[in-house]
Amino acid sequence: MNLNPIRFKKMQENQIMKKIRTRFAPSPTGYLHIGGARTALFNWLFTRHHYGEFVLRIEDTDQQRSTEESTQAILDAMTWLGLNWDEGPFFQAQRVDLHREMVQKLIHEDKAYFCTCSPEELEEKRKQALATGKKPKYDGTCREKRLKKTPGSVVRFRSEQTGATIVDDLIKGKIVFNNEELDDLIIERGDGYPTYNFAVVIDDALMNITHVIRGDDHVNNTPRQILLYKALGFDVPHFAHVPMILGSDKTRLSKRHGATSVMAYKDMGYLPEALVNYLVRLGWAHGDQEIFSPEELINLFDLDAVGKSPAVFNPEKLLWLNAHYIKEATTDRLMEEMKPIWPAAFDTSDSVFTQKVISDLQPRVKTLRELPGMADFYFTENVKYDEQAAEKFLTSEISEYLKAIASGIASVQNFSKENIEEFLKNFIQEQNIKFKVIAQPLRVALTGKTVSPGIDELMVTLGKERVITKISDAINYIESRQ
RNA sequence: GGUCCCAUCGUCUAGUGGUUAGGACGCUGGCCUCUCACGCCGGAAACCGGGGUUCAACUCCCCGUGGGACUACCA
Repeated sequence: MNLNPIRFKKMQENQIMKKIRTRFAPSPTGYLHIGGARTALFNWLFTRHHYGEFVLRIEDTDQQRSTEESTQAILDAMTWLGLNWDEGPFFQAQRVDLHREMVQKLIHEDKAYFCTCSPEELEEKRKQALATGKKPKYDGTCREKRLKKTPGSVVRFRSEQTGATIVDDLIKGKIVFNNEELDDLIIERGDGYPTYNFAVVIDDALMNITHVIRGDDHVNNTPRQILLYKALGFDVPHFAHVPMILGSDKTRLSKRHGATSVMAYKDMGYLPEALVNYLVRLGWAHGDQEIFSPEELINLFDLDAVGKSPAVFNPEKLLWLNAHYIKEATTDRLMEEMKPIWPAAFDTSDSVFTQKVISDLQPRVKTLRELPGMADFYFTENVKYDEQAAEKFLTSEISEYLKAIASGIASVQNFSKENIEEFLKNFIQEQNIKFKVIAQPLRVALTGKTVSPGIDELMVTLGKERVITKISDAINYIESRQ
């Protein structure tokens, strides 16, 4: 990769100053979705751009909802997208001793306390507060009770109630929160597990994360987290909150807007570079440029160019990008990608032939999944004619031409595009007809359809034997219909 | 309800205190042509509203309006 001067400077800076460290911290409660993928991508690009270190941490403290399958699915999706990590995956659940230690520290310093309010009570109070138009925040019932630990009791953080906490966000700018808005959040649950807001702080601090890049939905958590950093005596990292990705109805992207799983796009025949390119342009731009290679992205990406407003997910543009990358891809690459997609009925063992099929169809498909449907005639002995197409083009008048072509083409030496063109040119001259007269009939004879790659391309790919057989089949078909 | 965030074509976005407000997807007219796709050329399409500040605001400020997020012993 060639280094531009700006990046060289950044590399030097990073060696002198504190090394940039970022993390992606998904919770394994499902597949990796589009929004998470973009967050991961931004983290990854930022880190690579700055020669930092990218940590993967699985936030599995919710024992009820976390699964190993989800963890694996997330890892697979990251790998598919090419987002490699330098450390991890770490599992938050395996670090609870650390978290509990920190809880003890806070209790010991009287910065946290035990609370015995039941979830039901709290829920009731919340409802009432909401009904009377008040803030539904914890009312501090147990704050000054100096309770001892009892079964099922939780630990709450004694949050600052005066003053303000400022989040100096790298994307959104300064955000001021009055501390009176914040309540005493639970840091350790009744089951002894830390809550998210506590565990992230501990882990990010202990893992020396310098830049927390995450979804917009966390901005309101940030002031409480900053207070926790301070209470624990940790350095507060930089925060960057990337705007949400919305569905077409401008609400948070979810299943009802269509596929949201990264791997679902793989299954639908998308190339990872298309998804990456699409995702990076949601909230980030570099002038008018639309197409970026990963190397370019690493060179160009930085947080200061990330926009503040949420973006609507547009499947059409993703599809366009996918078509672009399919067109650009080498046939070797596509051969690999197509392996799990080809129907069993297609004999794709002749790789030279299959490769030609792919290159014929490459500019005509938007997803890999569309390919088999367009390729059936290449792999099928007996062409199945589209009824209307046959009706219109496989007529008895055309039959004589087809016969002449079949016999004439047999003598074409070196069945190349040029020679086929030459033959067809001579043929229409001899017959004194326009190419149009025989083009569609030939196409239907060879493919069964009215839409296909060019006649010459088709013939080259199919090879002389198949071409003659298919034309003969068409002649027989015409005669059998009379 | 409260807190916080956001606001340029339908969508993703570029952009500057003075521009014919640019590009891309999609839509659309045409060219190419054996069909389709690709490609190429063209078109329609936007600065949320109201106040300021200023010689001048789409751009800066305020207020509305609209949208979104959060408001859990989820993350």
